[in-house]
Amino acid sequence: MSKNLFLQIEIMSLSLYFMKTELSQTEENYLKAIFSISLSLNKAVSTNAIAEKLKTKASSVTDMIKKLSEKNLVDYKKYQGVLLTEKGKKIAVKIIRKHRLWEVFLVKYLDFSWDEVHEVAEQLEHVKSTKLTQELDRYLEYPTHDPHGDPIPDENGKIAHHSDTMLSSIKEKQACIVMGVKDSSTSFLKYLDNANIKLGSVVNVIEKVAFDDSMRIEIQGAQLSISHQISKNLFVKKI
Amino acid sequence: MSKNLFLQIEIMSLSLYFMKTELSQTEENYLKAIFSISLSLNKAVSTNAIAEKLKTKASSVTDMIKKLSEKNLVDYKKYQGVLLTEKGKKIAVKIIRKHRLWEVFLVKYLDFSWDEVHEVAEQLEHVKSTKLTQELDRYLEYPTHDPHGDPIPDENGKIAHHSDTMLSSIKEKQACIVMGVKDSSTSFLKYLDNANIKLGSVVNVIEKVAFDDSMRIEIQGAQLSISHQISKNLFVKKI
DNA sequence: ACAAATTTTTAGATATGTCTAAAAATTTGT
DNA sequence: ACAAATTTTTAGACATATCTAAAAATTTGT
Ligand SMILES: [Mn+2]
Ligand SMILES: [Mn+2]
Ligand SMILES: [Mn+2]
Ligand SMILES: [Mn+2]
Repeated sequence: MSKNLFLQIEIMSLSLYFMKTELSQTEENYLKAIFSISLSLNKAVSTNAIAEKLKTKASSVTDMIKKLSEKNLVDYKKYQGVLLTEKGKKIAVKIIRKHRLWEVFLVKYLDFSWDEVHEVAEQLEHVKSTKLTQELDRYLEYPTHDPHGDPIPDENGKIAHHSDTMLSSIKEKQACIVMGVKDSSTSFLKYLDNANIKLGSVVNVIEKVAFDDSMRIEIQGAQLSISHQISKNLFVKKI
Repeated sequence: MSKNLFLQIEIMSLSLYFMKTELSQTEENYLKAIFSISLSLNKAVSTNAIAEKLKTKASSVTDMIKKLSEKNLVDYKKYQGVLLTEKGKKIAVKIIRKHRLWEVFLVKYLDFSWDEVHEVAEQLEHVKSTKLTQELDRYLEYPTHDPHGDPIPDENGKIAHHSDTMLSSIKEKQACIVMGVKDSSTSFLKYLDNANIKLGSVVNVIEKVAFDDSMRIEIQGAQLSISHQISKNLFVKKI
């Protein structure tokens, strides 16, 4: 009886030790979603927020959260939302790293434009191979930012701090450089292409209209008027 | 009643027209397996052969075959095995094309060796994006063969005919060039690396031993003896 | 404080893909 | 030709991931 118990414990430890750590694409997407919601939030992530982000139902989220909690990837208390554990955070950052490296690859070498890369990167980010990620990073010459200006975590998971000034907060007569986009929707990116606004563009704020928070800016000699909706989605750095 | 029937038929046609054509990775792997077994066979592919290739059970294969048959990707008659339809064949070839293009990419740009690429290509081949495949092809400068010497189907699904002479069938005193490997297992590829046998290597058959079908060959000035197991897995072209 | 609104969880279904065991059909050997 | 061996299919489970509807818990508003 006692011998049997020891045997059982030994088997449990062994299965823990050899536990398959490979996650499904779905599990990876949940971790990524929780991570990205956490970034703009200093409390536990709600079931509904995850459901909305992943375009699924709250009930499905509850199920998955339980599974991730079992695997020690999230801390979860019923009705209290979730937070990633260190283990969960590490995995989320790895996937984000892969996503952004692939986006750089697609733009740099395969003639994709910045509004075409996301969908494909969503698939590529789940390919499992440490060597692949490392070599891709080397091949791309260790890029620090993706085509949307988002920082690429390094091999150890360290992420450069993202510029957090929005164009909307820049004062009249002040100049700045476009560092990134907050919204990566095709429609926004195509609007920017059209307005000739790119990463690195120098923008001069000519005039701010208090009534609707729109602003008139000057970019490469040309002047144009942009709505608040646009200016609050552009990360910039003051010059 | 009759009006209702018409409505129903209309809905059916519509759902056929808009039917999601995206296949799961599993479905794609079945098509690829059936295709590759068909190549070395001029009759219908057996349930067991597929099961063995995919390391699954015959009963699972029967289930999947029914599903693929529903989708008109295979012709299937109970107990008679399956054959790909034109539609099924096209999809299989597309996946093989992607697999081999990715293998070229990994070797050419990411410092993978020919024994490391297969596992990763098995994942990459399922990424869905026509543009990705086209641009990758262009970027690689339209390669015709993968790192194992296998032909890469072109955009229209056309495949160059594979060299079908094996080194084992070459006569004494005859020289030939290594064109491909029949077996792509790590152990075989590593053996070849060790023996300094690569695609393009010029091989001179010095002597054939009738007893065990081994042969002594000369390659880059060095002589070595290789077993029948080796020589019958090397595609060559007589000089 | 407590009723109403909202969020979250549970219960029960469905769809995909897998498995084992048993039944059915086909092929093989004499 | 027909019994035995082999192959294939069916039946019934199970695991993952999803959904709807209803129940339970929490939060909000007065
Ligand atoms: Mn993206
Ligand atoms: Mn991005
Ligand atoms: Mn391969
Ligand atoms: Mn290959």
